[in-house]
Amino acid sequence: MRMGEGVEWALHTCLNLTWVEAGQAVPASRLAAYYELPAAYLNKQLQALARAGLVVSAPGPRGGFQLARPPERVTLMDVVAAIEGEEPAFRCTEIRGRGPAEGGPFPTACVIDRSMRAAELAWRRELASRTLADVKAEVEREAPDAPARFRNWLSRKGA
Amino acid sequence: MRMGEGVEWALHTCLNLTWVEAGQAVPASRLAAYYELPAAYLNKQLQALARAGLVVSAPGPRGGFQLARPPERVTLMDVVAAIEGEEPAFRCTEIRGRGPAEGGPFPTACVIDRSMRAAELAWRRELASRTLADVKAEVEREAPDAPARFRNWLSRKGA
DNA sequence: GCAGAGGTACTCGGATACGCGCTGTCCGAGTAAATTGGG
DNA sequence: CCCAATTTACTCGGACAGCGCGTATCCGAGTACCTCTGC
Repeated sequence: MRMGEGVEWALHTCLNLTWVEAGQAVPASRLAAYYELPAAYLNKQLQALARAGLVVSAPGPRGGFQLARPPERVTLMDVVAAIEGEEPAFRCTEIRGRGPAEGGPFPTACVIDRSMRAAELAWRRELASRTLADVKAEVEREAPDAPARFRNWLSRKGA
Repeated sequence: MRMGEGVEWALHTCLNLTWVEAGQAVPASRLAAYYELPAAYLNKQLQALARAGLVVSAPGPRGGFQLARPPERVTLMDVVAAIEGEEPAFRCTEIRGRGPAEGGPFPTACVIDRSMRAAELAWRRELASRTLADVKAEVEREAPDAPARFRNWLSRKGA
């Protein structure tokens, strides 16, 4: 079970977006350059975030992306779901009904499917309980100069 | 994020293996026929379970697979890990250190990585808390004839 | 000096190739059972 | 009738193709800004 690499990019990029002043948009190319990532591919991920309503995009000069909601209202689950999709990792194909021994429909849902869904629900709850604001606060506590470093790099490159 | 289809096969197959009498081995071809699965591919998954020490294999006539431990000692996490691998779904590539702005090593681990690992740990704990015996008991409570149906089909085919 | 039309440069957005891993299949090594021949 | 060597058939185990999704890239549509011209 492998999670797409774009998730890591999206999470770090969203974190960086929490540090730009409100109302200012940052182009995908600038966001990608900060981590030396392929700009076009990061743009693709940002499009997914835009479709999910997590960021808003603006075309043209001075355009780019910015968070659509305050960081307190964006959970890690939102970001992961936007990139990886909403469908669960484990997909029950009902093989129990495929054999020669089994006949009609079943009274209850597949027990294995229920167990796997329960585990995945725990994972989702954990991710949903953590917002971008939480991560932002923790990073600022461990590396207080991180926001200024990003903002300075942003304006330096833009000058 | 997609989980391999072999996980579902392995889980159902392990459940079926809890219903065969102790000491008896069942060939992969027989186990596959019960769900109309590709025999050779299920064999591949069973090999992974054997490498993980969950099942023991015996070659030759009257050979096959059987559980290596009592169902109480086999968790769903064991099966999933045997098929999908031990490495976590989210892999931190430390992109924070790749940019032009960041320089030396970091005092603490990546906050995003920690959050993702915490969520994945919750998922693992949930899966580890559920044993094959639990699933077996629940299935037998909801469909009491399931064990006999499998055992009968097994002996009928073998007759 | 000011307003407006035109040009320009920059952005997102979707359509298009490439590569790796999961899916699926095959054949060979090894073993236990069945068979056959002899004592 | 009993035993042992041989043959046989069946199993796992790893090596070999096919396909789909994630990865990576490019080019076009659209827009805001800047410039130039006329008033």
